[in-house]
Amino acid sequence: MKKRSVTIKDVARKAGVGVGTVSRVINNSPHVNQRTKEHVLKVIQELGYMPNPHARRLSSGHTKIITTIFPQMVGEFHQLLLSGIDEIFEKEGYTSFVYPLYSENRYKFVRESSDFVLGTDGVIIDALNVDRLLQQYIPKNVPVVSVEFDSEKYDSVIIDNFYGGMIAGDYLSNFEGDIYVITHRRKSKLESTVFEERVNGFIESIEKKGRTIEKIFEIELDWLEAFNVAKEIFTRSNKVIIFTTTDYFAFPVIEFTRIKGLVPQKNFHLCGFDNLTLSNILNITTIKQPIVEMGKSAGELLLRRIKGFTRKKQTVAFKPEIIIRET
Amino acid sequence: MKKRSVTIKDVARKAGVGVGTVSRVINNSPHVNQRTKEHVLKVIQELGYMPNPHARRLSSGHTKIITTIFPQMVGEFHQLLLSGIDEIFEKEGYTSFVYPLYSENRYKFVRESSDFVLGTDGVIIDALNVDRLLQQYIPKNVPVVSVEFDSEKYDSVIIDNFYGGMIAGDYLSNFEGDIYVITHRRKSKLESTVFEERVNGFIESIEKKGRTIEKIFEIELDWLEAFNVAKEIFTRSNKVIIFTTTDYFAFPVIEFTRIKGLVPQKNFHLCGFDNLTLSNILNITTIKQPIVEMGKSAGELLLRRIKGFTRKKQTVAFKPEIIIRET
DNA sequence: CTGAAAGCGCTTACAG
DNA sequence: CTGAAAGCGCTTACAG
Repeated sequence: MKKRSVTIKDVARKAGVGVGTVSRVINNSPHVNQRTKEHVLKVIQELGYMPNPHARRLSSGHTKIITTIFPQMVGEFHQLLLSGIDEIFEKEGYTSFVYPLYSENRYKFVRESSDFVLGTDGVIIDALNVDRLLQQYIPKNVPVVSVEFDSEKYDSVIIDNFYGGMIAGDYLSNFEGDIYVITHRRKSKLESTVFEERVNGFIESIEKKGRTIEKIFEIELDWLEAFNVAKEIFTRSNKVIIFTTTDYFAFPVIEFTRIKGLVPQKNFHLCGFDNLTLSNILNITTIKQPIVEMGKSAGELLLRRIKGFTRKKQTVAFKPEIIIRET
Repeated sequence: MKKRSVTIKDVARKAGVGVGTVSRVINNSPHVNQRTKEHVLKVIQELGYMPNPHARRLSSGHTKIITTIFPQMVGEFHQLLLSGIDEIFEKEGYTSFVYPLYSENRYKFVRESSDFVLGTDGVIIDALNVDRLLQQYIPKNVPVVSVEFDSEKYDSVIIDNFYGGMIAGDYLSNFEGDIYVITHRRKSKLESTVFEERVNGFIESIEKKGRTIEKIFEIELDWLEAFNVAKEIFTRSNKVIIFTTTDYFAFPVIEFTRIKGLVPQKNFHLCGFDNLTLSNILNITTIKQPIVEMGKSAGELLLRRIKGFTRKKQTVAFKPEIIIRET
């Protein structure tokens, strides 16, 4: 049905050369006479020739594209991670697509369609239980790297979330007040366990200091719910210490305190996690992860696999640090 | 270098059938004997066979994948738009990749690499001057649909931003005070002109009412900058009316008023644009766009093109509406 | 229902 | 530097 598009053969014929030569020209091979090159290029222009990427990929064996799989597409974390990945891959002539898993159908697609993973040179998967996600079939020739989850099979780049929780605990236990935690409970076994690890590190630190936690709130990744939890917390205690396992939960807390005229250091202490831009603006103490660095590291691991270096599974771990600000 | 993976031939040989039969099995053709089908499936299992997507695409001519190009990957707008698109395409067995253009390099890649656009069955491009973006080469067999920009060449789905600005003006001109606008100035000709249209509609309405605009601030998409503008505005006037061409700018304004104890309706009036979740939570009056509907509409247009219905360029326009809340 | 074969449009040794 | 040809791994009429 599609109207036949112009192929390498058409170009070769019109230019009076072999298809091999045309191929060398479009691939920028150095072994082509400058004159013939220019001539071929002109014919390509005239004909409006564009190489068929599928044919190209079938015979060359690569796509020069990688795919990154994220659980969501909201927030700046992913863009930062991606720019780290870009930094490594762009100089190799690669670029990357993103495939966000915000719906059931998208999960299903990844799990069931082998084309998906195989249609690209490599995959970076963020914050998901990769081993479970890909257990159905094992992509053989397509390398994958896991970020924010320590895979059993694949190279992984992780952040020490337990440690992050600990340093949050070390900081907050300096102060007096009732200690609360606001965190997210994962809904599926496919989600990674970062939030749990952060909470566990926090608990460990708090217990070491001989303090106790008043209550742990487990909620959805939802602003309003966090806001309501803040309301409840400040009703229960008037000297409050809060650890939120992500800055997203810290924002509504701050929002609530401002509405009520509560002041940091005096009425409450707060430590978030992620160091998002907004945390900086709102002056919230938080735990910072080197996101771009993590992206670069993931990119390097994947690139090495793509280039065929085989060695055993490797995991790179980063340490978070605390950024102490107004709260 | 890559270790040879198992192909359709290996399966055919081991199963004692022709490759055609294997092909029919993996493509779920109804014209296969149930018994042979099961047998082939078993062999596929044993061998761990996975069809090569490139070969498949080369001979079938389609990928069952579309790509969506967004200027950024931050915020909820894109995820909503995408879920509208998904709704149309998923029932046809398609899924979509996203390619965010947050960096110079990514712009370059789209403009220069034909593989990119051709490697997929269709393209939806959001909030970009498509005609300029793709002027270098015209994708012949790959349909494209433009969203939030009325293309001269391609099917487009747009929102009437001028009208949106007008109804914001109609609303805000009910009140007394000095009128200010906070908007974004596009940096490149590739960006779409939505913000300008919103401002123009607003101006038209305001002038019709015989009012004047005190000042129009053109800033980056930056929270802090908007915050500082808010500070300046409230220094200049004590009865303030603000139209922000996106809710992102409304948030810091609200933040500022809360810090200063300024109250809506009394000290100021504010109307944003986009109706993001946060606007709902912060109770901000804003202009709402039917984002999911727009995504569905874009999906339908693209699907028709992919299926080969040819007709002349079509543009679907949606009307925004005002959501009046506390401000 | 099924097999043999042509064809999809490239890349890449190979021989010159 | 360049052309002819094999090969990449599928799909799809075609003939049975």
